[in-house]
Amino acid sequence: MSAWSILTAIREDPEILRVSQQRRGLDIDIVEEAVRLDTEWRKTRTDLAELQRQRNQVAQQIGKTKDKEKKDQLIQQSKQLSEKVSVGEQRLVGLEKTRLDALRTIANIVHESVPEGIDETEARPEKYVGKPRIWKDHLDQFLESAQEKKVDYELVDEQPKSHYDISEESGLIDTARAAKVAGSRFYYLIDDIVWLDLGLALYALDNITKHGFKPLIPPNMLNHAAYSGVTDITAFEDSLYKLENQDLYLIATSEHPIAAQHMNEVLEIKELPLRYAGYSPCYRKEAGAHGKDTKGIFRVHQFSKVEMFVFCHPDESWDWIEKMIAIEEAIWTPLNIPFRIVTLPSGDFSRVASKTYDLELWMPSQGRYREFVSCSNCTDYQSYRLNIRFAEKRGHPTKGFVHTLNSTVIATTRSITTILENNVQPDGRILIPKPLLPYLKPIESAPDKYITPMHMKKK
RNA sequence: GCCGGGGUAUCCUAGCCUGGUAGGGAGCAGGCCUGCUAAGUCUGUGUCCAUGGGACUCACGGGUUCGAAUCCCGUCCCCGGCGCCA
Repeated sequence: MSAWSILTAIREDPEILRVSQQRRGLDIDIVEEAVRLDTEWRKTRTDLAELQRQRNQVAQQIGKTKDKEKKDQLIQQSKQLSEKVSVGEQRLVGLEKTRLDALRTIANIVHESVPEGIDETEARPEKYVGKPRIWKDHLDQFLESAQEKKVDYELVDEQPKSHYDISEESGLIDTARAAKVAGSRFYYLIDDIVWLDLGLALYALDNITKHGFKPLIPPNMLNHAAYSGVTDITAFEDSLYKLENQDLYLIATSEHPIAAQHMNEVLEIKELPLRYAGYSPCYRKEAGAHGKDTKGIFRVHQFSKVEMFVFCHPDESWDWIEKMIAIEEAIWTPLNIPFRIVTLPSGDFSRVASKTYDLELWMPSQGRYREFVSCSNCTDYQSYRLNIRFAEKRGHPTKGFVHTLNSTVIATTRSITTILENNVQPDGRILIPKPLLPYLKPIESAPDKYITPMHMKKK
């Protein structure tokens, strides 16, 4: 009996998978294919075992037989059986691969609480926090996106500046020179912004470790075997940087090395849940995002991020996703930037996840909330692929696959964009969110209350 | 990068030269024994397919062979030494 939910569904109730695939807008026929391949694989497996049994029996007799003639006869028999076995083995290997490919093509089962829909406009708003400043020309689109929810807001007449304009004018972020030496979507962070970047990371790490998450700086590269366990193969071409002539990929998020660290391990029930707070650079090609968020540092090839990750007992993952989004709320609310929490619709989140909440922060210049945090329950999807199981004790029969969850805490550069836009003062200085100040205080050259544009600084 | 040593089940370890059911110990679980505990003793202890059982598993992948933990080739990882290095 397999405890992997997708295999269980294949054998007991494939309809679950058809519905789930349909809700995501993915291929449904693959389910039929997987059922067929699984049945055929099991039959082949059983037939082969019988042949192997016969061969082993004969091979053992050969060892015991002294009589020359009798022995030769047995060897002949064994030869024939061996040939049959090897044919069967080849067939099984082929079948095993196609079966597994089919199974792994099926996306994680969409949770029942996930709303229907294929794009981000169909995300279900769950909660609004803070009072966004809305430019009068953005009001209509804002009210539409709020979907009936009553949200407190402040109407402004003047068009808000984009983070790009603010960073250009302040001289604290240089994307032009970065483009010269590396290309678009790179940046130099300068002076006060460097401290803000580090302050954000420290604030995130400090708070998250208070919730029992163990801080972790992971490898920034993973090999193919580990990477194909944590995510979908198709993500490779689109988003990952690969090192030349080496079996190594730059990580797109610390979620990946954190998840992969327990690959092929059996965890003991008493050590669950395992909670990690990862801090790492993230590298993303952003292929397919041409034309989107091209200016500034909202969408870049490289950024730092603090991430939380949980390995837990399967019975507890649905509690954990609620706890994690609550932690997000507790971390973001004090930063005093308006945000909302949404549940992503069935067709608009990663196939690895069963359900995803996004925390979206207000971007005054765009007149809408944008994704800053993604919080997912991946149930047993990653743990099956990475073979991470749990047992009463190590070495005892396993009871199934653990569940994994992950959530952004703070992605630093993107977070800087919303701080710039929401906190810029009439004189051009940027108010630093209060909770970050203690982390900057010990540093002599760090700003103490406002981030100051270069031209306003005393030399 | 070079030389040497290694990778056996939850852990430790034997077996490898000389191919023929992977042995022992520890831990853990259960049974027996015991007034109780300890000791003793027996059984179990990974994965998969089936429910009479069977197959697979000695880092990974090939090869030789009727038969490979064992012999041959390749790869990865770990340890020690040398070299290089922030």
